[in-house]
Amino acid sequence: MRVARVALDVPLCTLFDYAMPEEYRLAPDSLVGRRVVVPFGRARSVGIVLESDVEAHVAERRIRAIGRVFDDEPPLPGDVLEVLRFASDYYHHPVGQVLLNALPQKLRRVPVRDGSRATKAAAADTAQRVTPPAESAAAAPEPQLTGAQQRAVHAVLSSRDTFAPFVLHGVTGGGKTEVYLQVVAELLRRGRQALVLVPEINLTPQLTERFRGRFPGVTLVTLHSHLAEGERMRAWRAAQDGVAAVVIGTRLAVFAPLPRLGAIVVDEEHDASYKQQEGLRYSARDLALLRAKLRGVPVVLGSATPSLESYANAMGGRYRLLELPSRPGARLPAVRCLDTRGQRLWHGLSGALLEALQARLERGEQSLLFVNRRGYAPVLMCLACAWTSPCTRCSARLVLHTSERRLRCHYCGHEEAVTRVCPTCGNQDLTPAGHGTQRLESALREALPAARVLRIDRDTTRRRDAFATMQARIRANEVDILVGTQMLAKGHDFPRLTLVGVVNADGALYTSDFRASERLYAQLTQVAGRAGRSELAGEVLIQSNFPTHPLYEAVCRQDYAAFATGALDERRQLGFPPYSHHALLRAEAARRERVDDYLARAAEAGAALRFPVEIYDPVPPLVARVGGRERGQLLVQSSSRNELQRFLSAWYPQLEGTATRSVRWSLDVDPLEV
DNA sequence: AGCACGCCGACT
DNA sequence: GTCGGCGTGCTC
Repeated sequence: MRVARVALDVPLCTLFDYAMPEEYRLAPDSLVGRRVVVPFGRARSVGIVLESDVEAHVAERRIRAIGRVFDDEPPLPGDVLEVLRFASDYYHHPVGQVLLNALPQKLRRVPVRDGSRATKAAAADTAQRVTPPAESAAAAPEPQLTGAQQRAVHAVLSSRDTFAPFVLHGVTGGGKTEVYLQVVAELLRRGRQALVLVPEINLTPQLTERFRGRFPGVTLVTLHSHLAEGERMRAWRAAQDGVAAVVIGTRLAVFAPLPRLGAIVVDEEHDASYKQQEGLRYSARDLALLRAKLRGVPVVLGSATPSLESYANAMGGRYRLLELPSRPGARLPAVRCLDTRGQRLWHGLSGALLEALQARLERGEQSLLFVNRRGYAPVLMCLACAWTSPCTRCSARLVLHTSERRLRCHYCGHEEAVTRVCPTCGNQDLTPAGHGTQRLESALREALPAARVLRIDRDTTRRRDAFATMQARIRANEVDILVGTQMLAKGHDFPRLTLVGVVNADGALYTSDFRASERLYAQLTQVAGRAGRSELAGEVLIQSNFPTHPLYEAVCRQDYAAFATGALDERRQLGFPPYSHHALLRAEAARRERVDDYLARAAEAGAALRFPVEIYDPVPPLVARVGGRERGQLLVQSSSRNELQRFLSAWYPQLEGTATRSVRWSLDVDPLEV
């Protein structure tokens, strides 16, 4: 029997066979990529047709008929289907869930009133239009490009309708965005759509403003997970209909249908946010490359600190490297380490850093203090018995938040009131240990009472629009010192900011995570890059007990190439990515033995398959218990991506087979943290 | 994932 | 005597 094979949102690695509607017998291909409603179990579900007019895989008597075909809307285009199928295979995630999760929620559910004709609501969805752009507004002028920028724009644009991957390595403030803008300008002239990916939602408004300012007559939409459902739907449809000429979005936008796609930009391509950390654990950057390849268009990976993966590809000649080595109209900041060995620090601040802050205050310039911890102190400690505010549900410490007088777990959200007395020994002297943003904020208010201090972290920006409001205040010069976490490090442009202080970064120097140094280098470079972006000279002071560490020396010289070359050498010697490939089996359960049992069996079953892959012993992750659930993980490594993939495909059925309902497990291919 | 069926404890 | 706990099994 000839059937259509339909993907459904169920955790099963299979498609489902359905009898095709009579009217599609003559043109079966036009069914592929269409949304359909099908009977499933005792209910009905929305599915996507992936194959049409193929021989059934199950007995004829079990086959039911497709209920409805949504023929009033365009089918998902071939490149999106192919990217999603690839993602399902490569990341070993059920194909139906991969496909359906790429759609706006409204398109995943069976319409309430589902007759044979389109409902009013469905018709309204297709007819809806995004707000038309203001035709009358004047476009912001195109600035004169530097030679390096011109060469970059030219290189990208000259690869007309052929796949061409570029790494745009530009120093912070080096004018990467201007390159994107001028590439997009030409694409628009050619009648094409541009897809611009950004790592996080906070960065969409400012980039969107910049694009809107430059292209006032053009329809631009944003796509990210915090959009209201209706808005997301409208933006998605505008992309699908070709109405939106520019789509700016976070990782999920890589799946947006774009009939006239002309190029893809992945801004801050090194950023970990491009990797989804649950469900389908895809890398939007990697899928962007695949998509560009399928469509035969250029893809630009932009960063001041490219990922070592991308940089290795550039060095190996697989990607083309474009450099923006200097800041147009400004100088790079001077970066220096402050030796804190043997120094008395005041709430974590050295005298030299306080003096530098004072000097900026007197000159009416802004400073940024970077602390990668929110809260007051990462732990409340009893000096008499070494009690350290443990979380009852996680293997982690409760963080002291003084402004709310609470102890809070940053892993599970558990909160309790601050105790005055040690719960184990009754000692009344509990001391905050370590430094968070709150502590630095209050220390600064005390040390520099004239300074207007603004703290920016996840706690102060929880409210909608809070971050945008704060940015406006900074631009309006209503703030002297910013205290914040990495939220402040990325992409922001504050012209009066001339000093960046880094309070405590040493922790990342000596961890077991082989990617820690890459992350630290990127983070310090990004945050340092906030200083001196206009004509005012910038200075960056990094407090450290290891001021001569090679990583800090590379950061101070702002020599990415030297850092990356050294780091890649090390990776090659150790046989780590990008010179090998990883997959991580994660498991969690309420009881420790369940996790350990499962992983031990999985390792055994894997070894019995006798593939050329290395299976490490199961280990607990850094935080082994979260929210009362025990976690464990098992690393698999291979020098061959293909062999690793073949192994995972063979292993998967056994992972399913050995799991009981009490163990939750998932595979993470190309994990960022191992 | 849902949603069934199916076999053992405290309750109107 | 039931209502209901969540352990397996199935969905084209």
